[in-house]
Amino acid sequence: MAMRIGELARQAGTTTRTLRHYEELGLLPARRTGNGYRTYDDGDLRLLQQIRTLQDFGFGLEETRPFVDCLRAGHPAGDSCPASLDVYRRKLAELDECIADLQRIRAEVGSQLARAELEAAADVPGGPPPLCAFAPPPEHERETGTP
Amino acid sequence: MAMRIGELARQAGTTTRTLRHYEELGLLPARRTGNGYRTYDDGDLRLLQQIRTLQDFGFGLEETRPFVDCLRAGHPAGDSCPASLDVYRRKLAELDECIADLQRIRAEVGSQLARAELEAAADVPGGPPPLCAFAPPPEHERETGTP
DNA sequence: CCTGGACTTGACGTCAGCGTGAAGGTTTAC
DNA sequence: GTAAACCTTCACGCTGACGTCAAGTCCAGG
Repeated sequence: MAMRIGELARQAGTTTRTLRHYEELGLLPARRTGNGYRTYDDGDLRLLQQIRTLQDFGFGLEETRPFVDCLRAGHPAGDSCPASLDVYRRKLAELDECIADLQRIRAEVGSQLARAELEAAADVPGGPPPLCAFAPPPEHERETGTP
Repeated sequence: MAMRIGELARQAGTTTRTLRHYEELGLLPARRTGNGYRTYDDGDLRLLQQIRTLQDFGFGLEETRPFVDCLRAGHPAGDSCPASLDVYRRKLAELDECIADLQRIRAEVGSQLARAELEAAADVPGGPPPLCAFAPPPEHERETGTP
């Protein structure tokens, strides 16, 4: 099923600009017709779907290359090759690290917010009434031990 | 304790370029001496430390502005103002969303890897017909992993 | 006086993944 | 026959937070 760039873009839910960009990177080269138009087939559509799927997982374009090469080499799936599996594994490690970082940060920001809200409640008596029965009075510094 | 840009950069563990950048943004304006040199004091160091701390948490520079303004307004801490608390809360929501996304992606990539490893193990000994390896998700919505 | 280090402004480069136009050629539909 | 719709190649723009020159200024030590 030969098609031109616009048709492939539609079928893959992307844009012609994106396809030209992939070609610039050598990721998805196109054959040309006599008039210079790019022409693609169903195989290219599969390659492109592979790329887009991986991108949705947050893979960079360079990281999709082993999968694309694997498919082009005739393998049944983009992840049928060891190089692709390595990318999966590296990405998993990266994701785990990233998630751990974000969770640590979330905890820190959360505690900063909690502290700052407490201090605001303590410093501004006119606003929300103290939740704690022994909340500090506004003008005198008084330490209230948590009961 | 008046100091010039190099000294402030050293004390904050950053670079002069960064400080000039902050000034361009109006985030950390500097006084000038007669010869045109930037001059800073300990208050500026505190502002800068506030910025760097928030940056370590993944806040964008614009998001640090309320904190800096708050400190400059004379408040005891950068997060003593409602605007800063709002930034905290928005960032928490953003972090939660991002963490959830990454966890979902981690699970998907993990299962893809497991499946691909199984298929590789199955394909080497014998030759059972491969399933359709990739069922691309219907929507193409993308976002960056870490801020 | 001269050298070297710290300082100044200005402006372009980096990374990723395209978006957005300009200026023009080709094909298709009516 | 002509206008719409498609295609082509440049080539700059965008986001963020700076890095990296380049060319010139200022000041202290020897």
